[in-house]
Amino acid sequence: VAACADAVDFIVSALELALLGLVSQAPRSGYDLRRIFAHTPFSHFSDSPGAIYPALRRLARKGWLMADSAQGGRRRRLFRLTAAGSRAWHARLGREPTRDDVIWRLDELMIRFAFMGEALPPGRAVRFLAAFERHARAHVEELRGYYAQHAANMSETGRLAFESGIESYLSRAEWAEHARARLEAGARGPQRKS
Amino acid sequence: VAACADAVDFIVSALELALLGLVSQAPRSGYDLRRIFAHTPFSHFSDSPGAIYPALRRLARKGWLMADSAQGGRRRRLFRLTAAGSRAWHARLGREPTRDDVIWRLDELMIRFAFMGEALPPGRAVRFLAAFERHARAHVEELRGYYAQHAANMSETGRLAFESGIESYLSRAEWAEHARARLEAGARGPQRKS
DNA sequence: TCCTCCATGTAAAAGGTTACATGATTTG
DNA sequence: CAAATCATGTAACCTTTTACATGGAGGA
Repeated sequence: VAACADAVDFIVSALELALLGLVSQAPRSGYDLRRIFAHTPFSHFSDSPGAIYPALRRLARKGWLMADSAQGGRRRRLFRLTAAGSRAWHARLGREPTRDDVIWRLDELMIRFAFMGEALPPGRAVRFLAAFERHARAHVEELRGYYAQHAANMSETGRLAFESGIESYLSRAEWAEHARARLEAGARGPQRKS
Repeated sequence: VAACADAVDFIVSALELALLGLVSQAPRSGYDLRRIFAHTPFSHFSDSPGAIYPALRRLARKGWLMADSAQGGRRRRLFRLTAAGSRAWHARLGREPTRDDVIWRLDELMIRFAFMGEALPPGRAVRFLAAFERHARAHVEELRGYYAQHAANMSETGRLAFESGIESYLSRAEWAEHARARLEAGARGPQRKS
């Protein structure tokens, strides 16, 4: 029953996932998190308080985050992971990407991967990239098949837009291949030194 | 005042934009549109009726779409563009991509571009791509600058994830460059034949 | 007749955006 | 003291998701 509850609770948005990851690095306040989203060129999340504070409350209600109300100085609620939150976070990080993840939830995958190095043994990131690359290349082939059949009915800009989609998956696949090579080299290389 | 109302009404979601584009090609029913989203490997829209039918109603309420209730056979409501809808659609297609479009609304840009060839003179697509490439390359430089300053504080997978983001913008920029060349060659080439 | 697909929708809930509200604390 | 910034939130609105409801047409 507990395992089942865990599984159901797995459904979290990409924003919640990013919040979990950032809080897992260090205790942070809602304002800290807003600033990170606002001043970091990445993670296409908005710094809107109307998204972040409710998301933090949801995660707290789930029992994954707890808020330390800091006493000294300014009023500040520092969030940190609970044991259950840490478990859920690691379990989510550890899942291998599925085909649907690669096609529809790329943001989430990249968040998971970005935090993976800090939280999981290096072999997991390698496995992650292998699955990622496999699904991405498979999707490229699907898209090419569709294109071969339908390109004739498309306008020139339609074809170009479609090609751009294909190339973007291809570029991700190639990134995954090269990233995996780098991780594997990093794991072996430094130890062999001297 | 009328111009102002037009400008305000410009705010449409990517889904609504895709619907406008598809309806501009040919009169289509809600079911047709759902099927296109369901059976096309592209355009990351869901075929959920709860999204499409309300969106069509919104566009109809705005006066951009009208529904012909087809008489013969099955009950079918075929939507087509009104004159105002066609004007709004062309105006939206014609806008040059901004920096924020490239960073945060890439889906929308690709939809606009895909339909651009059917609706606008070829020069517009070339201008679109030039602006797109310029903003994408500028963003790549911004990201590289950030990376140079912050890579030291990132984990290895964090760095790799960041690089993947940079490469994805770079790949889009290169696509735009090559697509523009192809459009320009296509515009000149065939006419010079013989 | 029954079942399956065609075709259109609604209802409830969740998530995000925008804009506004509220104080406390530095800084000039 | 005034202004800016820190920090937390709420309210209204919109869109999307999920699931359900409805009914006609055509074939077995």
